[in-house]
Amino acid sequence: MKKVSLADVAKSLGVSKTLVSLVLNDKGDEKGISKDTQSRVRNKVKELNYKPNQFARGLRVGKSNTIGLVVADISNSFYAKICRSIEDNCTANGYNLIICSSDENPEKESTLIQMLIDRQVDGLIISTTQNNNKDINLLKKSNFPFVLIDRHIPNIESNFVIVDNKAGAKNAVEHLIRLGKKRIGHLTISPSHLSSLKDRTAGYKEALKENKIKFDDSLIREISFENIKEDVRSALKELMSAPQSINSLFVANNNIAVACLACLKEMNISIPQDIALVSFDDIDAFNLCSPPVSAVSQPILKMGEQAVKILIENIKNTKVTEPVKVLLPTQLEIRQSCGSSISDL
Amino acid sequence: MKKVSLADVAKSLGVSKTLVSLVLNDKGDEKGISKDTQSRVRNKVKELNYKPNQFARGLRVGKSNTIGLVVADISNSFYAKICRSIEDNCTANGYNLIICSSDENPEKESTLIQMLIDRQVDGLIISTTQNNNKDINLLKKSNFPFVLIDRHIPNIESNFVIVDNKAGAKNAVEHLIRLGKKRIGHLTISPSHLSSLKDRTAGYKEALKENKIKFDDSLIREISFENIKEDVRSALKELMSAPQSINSLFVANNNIAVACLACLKEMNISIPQDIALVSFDDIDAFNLCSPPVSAVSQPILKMGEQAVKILIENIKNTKVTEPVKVLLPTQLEIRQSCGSSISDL
DNA sequence: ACGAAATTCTAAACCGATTTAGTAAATTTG
DNA sequence: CAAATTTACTAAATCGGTTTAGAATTTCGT
Repeated sequence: MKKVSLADVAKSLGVSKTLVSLVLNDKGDEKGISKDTQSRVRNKVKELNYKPNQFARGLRVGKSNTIGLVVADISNSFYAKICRSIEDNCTANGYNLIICSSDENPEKESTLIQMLIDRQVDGLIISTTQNNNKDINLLKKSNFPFVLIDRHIPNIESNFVIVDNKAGAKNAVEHLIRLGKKRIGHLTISPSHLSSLKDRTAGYKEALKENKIKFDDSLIREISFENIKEDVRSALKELMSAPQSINSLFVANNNIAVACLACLKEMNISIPQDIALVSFDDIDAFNLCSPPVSAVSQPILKMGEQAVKILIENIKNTKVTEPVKVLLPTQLEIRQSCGSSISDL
Repeated sequence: MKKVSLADVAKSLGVSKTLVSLVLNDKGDEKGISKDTQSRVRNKVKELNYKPNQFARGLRVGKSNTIGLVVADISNSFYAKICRSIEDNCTANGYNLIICSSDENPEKESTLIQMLIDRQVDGLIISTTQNNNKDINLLKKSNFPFVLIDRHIPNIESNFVIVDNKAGAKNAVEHLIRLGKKRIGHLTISPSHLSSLKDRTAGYKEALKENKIKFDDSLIREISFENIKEDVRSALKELMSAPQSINSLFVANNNIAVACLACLKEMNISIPQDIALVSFDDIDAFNLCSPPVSAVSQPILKMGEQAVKILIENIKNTKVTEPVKVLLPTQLEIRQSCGSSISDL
């Protein structure tokens, strides 16, 4: 029942370990092992069901063929889909994937990154929640292969794969404006220092500006990640009852949107009659709601694909290269939560 | 810039590798290393930022402190939550987690299991989609630590953590019956050989029987996993237009429910007026729908917790023990998709 | 004060692969 | 036909830990 080792294979063929190892690593031709011997080795390997010990291999070559992924929360629909895409692309390239959730907690993220490195992952894909950039800077300095996804850090040169958050947000807000809305509220979420959120708010402002709608700072509210439901409730209460109450809302992610849907229902405010709603992040649930919620959808499959591709290239190419920066376009999915939209089609 | 090794620590302290290793593995007291030396070692380790090489350690002790998880699809909300719970429990116990999606494809599952074992995981948690039980039997024979989750295999004695699918389904159908429904349709999904699905259908049948409602085989339809939307559409068309059309529906999982919601909307059939709907699996989206969908919710956190606990015990206890079988209760979340429910509260 | 026991530590083997440096035999070359 | 080259293969070092077996020194009991 004991595991078959390279030595077992070699002994049963009457050859050296070296020879077997060379054949299995496809260096047989290069090193002048005869075709005949090569096939004898391969047959015996199959016969004995030999599988190389990854510890021994890793110890010698220093590679684990494993990638680490750090996201905010794998049970969140958006990240679950990202994970799936990354998983598929890893598997296709012979890599394993270890997934960790940081809960948007910078210290936890820091611990996880360190833990993954200690566990000998060959590279990291990170949706970072850092504000001090300490760990990312460290990774960069030590030349450890990594790719940021979903969020990047503007003042650090690094690989990243993100979407054009500003353009996406602008497009969503313009959609509201085209439907005649002028009092447009905006709910974002803390930690709001994240590039993705900043860019979305910037897109909101730019849309207003270009359409000559006076910008009113009091219409922007920041929800805290730890207390979404309560914060949304009070924000909506205020925004809806102000002297000039809002008639439309652009929210920065699916978490906020979900909370809004629940609160608006409680408050008996109907969408889109009383308030139009458009969200960033498109999740399945938006299609099932009544009315279905319009949202900015992200090219999740492509994001995962690009991130893995860039990372693996980085892992294989040890020489330092220019960071690869990918900015993917979003798409506005127009449904019924903003009112009549026929004019948009 | 090179990595610090155990030998480096030992040399800089003028002691042997053995001593450092013993201290770091908390065998210092046991092996009679003086307190003073122990703290000198620990200080130096911190000073040099020494991290043990996991390959070397794994090679010697034969453990990776990594667990493999195989689910149908990590981007499905139910499994994403299960994964998260398992992740948290692994992390808390010093284990890493490699997650893989089988897409309900038995061959892919088989490949993944083999791959994870080749990668030296210490144990497996599997939501199996197998019908021949080949791999599970193999795991059992070779005494490899594993726990089945969500689905078990009735004729194989093994650890498992599942919910009481039959009772949950029965409870859901009885809810419909209590509301006066008698023509109750049931949509299940292929591969329907899975224990979870079989048990749900059994619960449906038992509820009918105990309430003396004639069982009509034509009201049960099997949807195929690869073609959910189309299959649901045609099943609903038939069930709703039959001479004695159905007035309520119990569906076996969230995938089918989501498809039903979409189709019913398309067909302009309203819930609960035209048809009452109750689903197995409770997902966030059910709360956001109009009307919110009643569903059988599973104790996901507890499932993950139990599975990890049992697995780790199995990994640490090499001697063969009796399989641990956990059957957890479900809870019916009553919302508005079955009509007035005040009488139920 | 002498042998036994306890205390504190270490040299070397080992895990199982990859890789370096090289050898023996066969073939080619001048 | 001897020297040079090519072909086909191998012994041993190596990666960085853990573990076994045992050594050197100190303390203890009588």
